[in-house]
Amino acid sequence: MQRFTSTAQALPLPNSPPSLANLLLDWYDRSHRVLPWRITPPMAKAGKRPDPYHIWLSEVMLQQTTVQAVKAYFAKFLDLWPTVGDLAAAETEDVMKAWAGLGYYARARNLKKCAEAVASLHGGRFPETEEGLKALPGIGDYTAAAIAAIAFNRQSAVLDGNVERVISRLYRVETPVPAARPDMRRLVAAITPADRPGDFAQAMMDLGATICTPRRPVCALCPINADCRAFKAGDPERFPVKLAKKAKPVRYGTAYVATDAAGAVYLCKRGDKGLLGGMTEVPGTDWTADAQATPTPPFATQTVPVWRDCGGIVHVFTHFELRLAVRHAEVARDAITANGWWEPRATLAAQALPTVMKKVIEKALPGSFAKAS
DNA sequence: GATGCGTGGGT
DNA sequence: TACCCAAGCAT
Repeated sequence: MQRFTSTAQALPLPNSPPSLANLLLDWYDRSHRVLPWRITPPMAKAGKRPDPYHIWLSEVMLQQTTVQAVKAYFAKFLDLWPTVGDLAAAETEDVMKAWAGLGYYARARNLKKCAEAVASLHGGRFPETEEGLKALPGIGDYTAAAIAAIAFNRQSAVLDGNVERVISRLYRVETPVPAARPDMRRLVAAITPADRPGDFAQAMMDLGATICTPRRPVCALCPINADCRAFKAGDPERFPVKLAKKAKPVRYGTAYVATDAAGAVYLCKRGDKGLLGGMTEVPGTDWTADAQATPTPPFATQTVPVWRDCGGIVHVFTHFELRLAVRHAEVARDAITANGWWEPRATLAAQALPTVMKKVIEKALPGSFAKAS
């Protein structure tokens, strides 16, 4: 079972070359990325640890999300809720509003639940072990290991998409992901040092993000290229091996943007589960595979509005493409019978509207979300 | 183990 | 353009 580990775990001998971990840590000291939730390597080496709340918040935001997208949200959340206790005491609706646009909204719901658990069950302090962390909502294998390593300097095996790429190339792992993950986790564990495990984890991720990239990796600048089997074989881009993906189906629907005489927009709240759970939307039909279905508004009106055809929007979700026809009408304020509310135009942008719904409203009412230039 | 779950940027 | 990809988790 441990057949991959023999080369990586050779004990340092008096004249042996620097270990893979040391090469990587030296590179990290020189070339680490500067990120808002991090402390610098010299501070870390001096024993200072980053704020576990900051590490947890950033790690959850970074799940399947780019650093670039996360930075502004991270700053906004710290501004609104400086401590985990503040977040625990917040209104869930306000958390959803602050998260709107970042995607994967179950993360926001679990973020709030996790903050509540930390505040009530753990006295406002995060557990320091992988096991304790993983028991919390929204924290899985990766995030538990990352927080344990980075915030608490535990020697945990941190395996994310970046590390998978580095490891799969280092050892030329032919098994496709995700089936190869248990093996890769053992490989990471075998090269994770007892000294500076948090910096080692961040170094592996920085290497994957800046050198060992998915396409056109910059192997010439890699501090561990001498140990890399894929580099020596000349085929790093072949790894990690992945299975073919399924085709993305298309779904169709119609969205109704109703405004009152003052320009307020009629909004509804989606249920807490499933797609866009807990987020706000305009009323609309179901989203189905039938492009020709005759649309019917999902609400009753006292008089039949004349819906103006505003054209359509396309939005691509993870597992399907959505094509929505957008319609607009002015409707008497008390004429709609549905479970929603009238939101003034001035406060639309602050609602918990996912990007697809901002596109819909922007299509019907151009300028609703115009950004200050 | 497979599936559901957002969004924006890059090529 | 039509893909691919990004610090995964829950069920």
